Amino acid sequence: MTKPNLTLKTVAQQLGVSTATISNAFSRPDQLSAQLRDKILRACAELGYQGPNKAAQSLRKGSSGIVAVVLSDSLEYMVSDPVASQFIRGVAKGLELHGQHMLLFSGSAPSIDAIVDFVDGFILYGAPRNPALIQQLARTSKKVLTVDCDIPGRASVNIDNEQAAYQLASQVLTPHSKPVVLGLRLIDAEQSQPIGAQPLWEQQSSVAHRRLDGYLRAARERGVTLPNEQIWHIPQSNQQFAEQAVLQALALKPTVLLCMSDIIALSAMRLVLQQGLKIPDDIQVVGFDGIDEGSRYHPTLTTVCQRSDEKGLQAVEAFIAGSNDATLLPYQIISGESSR
Amino acid sequence: MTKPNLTLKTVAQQLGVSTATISNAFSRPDQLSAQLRDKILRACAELGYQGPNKAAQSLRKGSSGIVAVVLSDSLEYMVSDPVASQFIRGVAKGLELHGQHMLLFSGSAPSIDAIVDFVDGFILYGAPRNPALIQQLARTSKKVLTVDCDIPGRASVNIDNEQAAYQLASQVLTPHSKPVVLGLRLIDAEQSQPIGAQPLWEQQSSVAHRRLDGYLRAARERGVTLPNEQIWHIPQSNQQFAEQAVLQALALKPTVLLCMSDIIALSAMRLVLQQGLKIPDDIQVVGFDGIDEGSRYHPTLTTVCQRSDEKGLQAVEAFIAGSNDATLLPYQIISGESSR
DNA sequence: CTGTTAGCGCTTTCAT
DNA sequence: ATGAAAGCGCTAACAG
Repeated sequence: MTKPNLTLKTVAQQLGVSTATISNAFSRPDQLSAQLRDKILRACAELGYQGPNKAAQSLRKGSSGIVAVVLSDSLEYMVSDPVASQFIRGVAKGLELHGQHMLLFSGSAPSIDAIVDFVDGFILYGAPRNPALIQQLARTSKKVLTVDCDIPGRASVNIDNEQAAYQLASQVLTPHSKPVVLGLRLIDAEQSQPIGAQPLWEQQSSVAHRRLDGYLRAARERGVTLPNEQIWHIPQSNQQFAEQAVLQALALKPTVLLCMSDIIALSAMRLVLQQGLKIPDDIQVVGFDGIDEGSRYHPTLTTVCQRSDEKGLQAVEAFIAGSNDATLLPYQIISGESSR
Repeated sequence: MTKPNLTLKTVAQQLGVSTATISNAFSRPDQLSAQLRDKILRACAELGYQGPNKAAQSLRKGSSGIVAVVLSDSLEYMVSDPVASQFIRGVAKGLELHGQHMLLFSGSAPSIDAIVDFVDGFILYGAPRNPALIQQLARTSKKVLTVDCDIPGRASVNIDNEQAAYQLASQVLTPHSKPVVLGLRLIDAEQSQPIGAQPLWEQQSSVAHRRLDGYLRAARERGVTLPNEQIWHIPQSNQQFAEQAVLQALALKPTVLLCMSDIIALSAMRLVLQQGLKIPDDIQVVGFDGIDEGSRYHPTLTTVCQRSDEKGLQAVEAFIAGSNDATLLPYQIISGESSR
């Protein structure tokens, strides 16, 4: 059914022109008359020739027009987070604008070797589950840009997570506060739990640790202690794991919940209200990300708002431009009813 | 910093052997002595040569060892669904077993052209958001296998969705039932709403339509009417959209909720109980998928259980084997407390 | 505007 | 066990 071996060469023979002409018809319209081009394209469509083989093209040109987006995990850690899919949409849109294509790559894959020769570069979104990928991305000769994650010497697009977290925490902490941090992927554990004495996971690269730094700085400044027993690790930003953590944390009778995502914050608020506690009088809750649902909830959520789609777009621009520096994006503190 | 132009040829020159020997050292260990191979590999590592360029390798061999998994959408429709990420994990595991690599591709991409020449084939998971991809996959000469979706003439791995839905519905419907279907992506709309007179979206390929067929057959057999006004479209399997639909649907005072995913069913149960209604006495609820949370909820959820990771594994096996037929996987009806 | 030709980096006979 | 050479399908000089 499918015609075998349809190549530039065979097609050129069948049409009685040279291979260069066919190639030009597809890739360099200005090199031949519009009518000839039209004729050739039409003939190719009829023959079932879909255009130059991309692998050969890439080998010859040294670039493929494909950019890999490396996800934290295949999908797992994105679950329930509108933030990730918005970011991806921003990236897709940006790449389309530049005639480039997107390829999703799992952060739990064993190595980038399988695809590195097929892509023009990588956009790393969040700390990949397999830390070895960070090493590989650090030393590849391809372009690399990181978002919500850091690789020394590589370009990045980020908000100032430490500063944003610091500001937010400063706003809600007083010397008499008893804060609890509901953090995202702080240690290597499958269940929600206080980080206790466990070593922080991938301290270098994760955005979660920058946020934690911010909380801690604010706490210090306000004269509030924030020991590891009051810092929870939540493996995924979803309701189930969030509720697990909140339930445990409430036993400590905290007065402030510093949540590293809005999803976590909303789950927390639901549970807190259900327990008959008042927000913000008994407990203040702040989130991170600025998803729509937060502004619709009652009480409205105090949070850091960052435009994820915009971030995706900016990431692409910086990537295409071959930028090598750290782009800092603006963010906005949204003061809602969930804090005083 | 990165050594320029490190190719098989240059490396061969530096080591004073022929290109074939280097190639063999990497790809055909049996063609040379273990010690020479070791020496070469070590030398390459030192030079920083990472192995044969995959694009050139692929061009020459005609296969790349990469299999594309086409997702419904980048991530959006997977949000909040443990089912998808389990499936992907199954696929990743299966491919790893066969020394193959996985590439995620967005179902909302404009075309498969960008990657078709780089991969050995496609595993389509669910109806892609861009229906044009189905046409393209139908006529590509590469291997294609579909899961939870159908392309005539292509291999597939599925459970019998129609039959499963039929059995489940038969179990809960009586002549006096007033059922409501909470369906997934039945029409082309961004909000949860009854499908009314709107044309069904991509009727051919979607697994949601097979399930609907099953519900309808059961209804007919039980002498129950199930008009379009009682059939809801939910754009994504997440809590927010599910609650939207449930809230609207409850106005109809249904006695049975036929939910096309467990996520939807659990959201429905939460809301129903919150309204003071009794499950299953006032309303019976059934789901689809068999996620763990359903069996932990109170009341436990009646649903169709399918092993998504197993499905991923089977999909890979069928794909690798080059199967051309429809593999039907077993499923299990789980009778929980949410139905009588 | 069109044709010829030399590779892009690699694998694979076929000799040696 | 190793080397020489012919392409895989394509693009970019360059010549016409």
